[in-house]
Amino acid sequence: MNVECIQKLRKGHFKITPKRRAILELFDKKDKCLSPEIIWTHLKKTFKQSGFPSVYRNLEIFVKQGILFRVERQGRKRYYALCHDHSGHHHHHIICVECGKADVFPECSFPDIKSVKGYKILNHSMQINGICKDCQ
Amino acid sequence: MNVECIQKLRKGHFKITPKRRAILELFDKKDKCLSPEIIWTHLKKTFKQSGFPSVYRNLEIFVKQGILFRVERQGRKRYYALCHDHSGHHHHHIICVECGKADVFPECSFPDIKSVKGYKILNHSMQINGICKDCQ
DNA sequence: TTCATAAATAGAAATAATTTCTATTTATAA
DNA sequence: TTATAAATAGAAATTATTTCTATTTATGAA
Repeated sequence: MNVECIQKLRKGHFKITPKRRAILELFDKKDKCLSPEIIWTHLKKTFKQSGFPSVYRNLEIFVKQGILFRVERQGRKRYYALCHDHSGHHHHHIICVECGKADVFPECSFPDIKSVKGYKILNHSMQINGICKDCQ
Repeated sequence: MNVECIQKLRKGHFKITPKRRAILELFDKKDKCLSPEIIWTHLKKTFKQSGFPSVYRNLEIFVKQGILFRVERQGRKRYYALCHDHSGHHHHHIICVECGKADVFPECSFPDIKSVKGYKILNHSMQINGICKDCQ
């Protein structure tokens, strides 16, 4: 688990536990988005004892702290991927639809307006889908 | 059910059934995004007999035909809303986080590039969240 | 209008993802 | 070293969604 992740967790007064380390190290190693089930299966190898609820809760904590983000994919399962931005600036991500690899999309061209059609604009979410170098 | 919806269904050789009419009329009447459960509850009033699977399947057919689109909201439930664009042009939507009302967002500023960071860009999805006139 | 046919449907049951709950354990700050 | 809040396991509950099969129905052709 790298320094940035530790800082992001400490900022929210979250503890650095062995399982949290293991989850983030798995993301580092795999370098792609992962489902709760895949993570849990992996944790079982190292920890024999490990529960689903911890995985789910930790994933959401990681999102809250800006360590992971949620990826939309086909099917019912959730996916999460590492966010490689540590600047804290607004940004989006591009995802490989084949392998699930994710990277920061380097710009956001959303117009600088506060309202449209009577709506007050609060925020926007975006996902760019593509095919990564290795999968092309 | 308006002419555009009928055309969009006919284009895919889908039948115009009473329940499909009822679902789309509900969307017209409510003017906001709806969950499968809400739709099913409403259908039960008029049809006594009506099953969940039909609702789910029809919602996906409507999306496929460009009549509805999926809305991302908090929680586990799916939501769908009417797409008011009949031009067939690329566009996005703005959603009221309070009441679920949805409108076409009039422009897309996504850059005209084919690739980024080694990814071949396939498509992008976007949702703008806001607060509509009535909810402000 | 009638009929043949593919499409649509209900209803029950299965599936499977996610969440809740409680007792126990553990990381961390004092 | 210790007190404490946070994290966890494991089982059970919840609930959204899908599958399956027999029946019904919209629609195009005769």
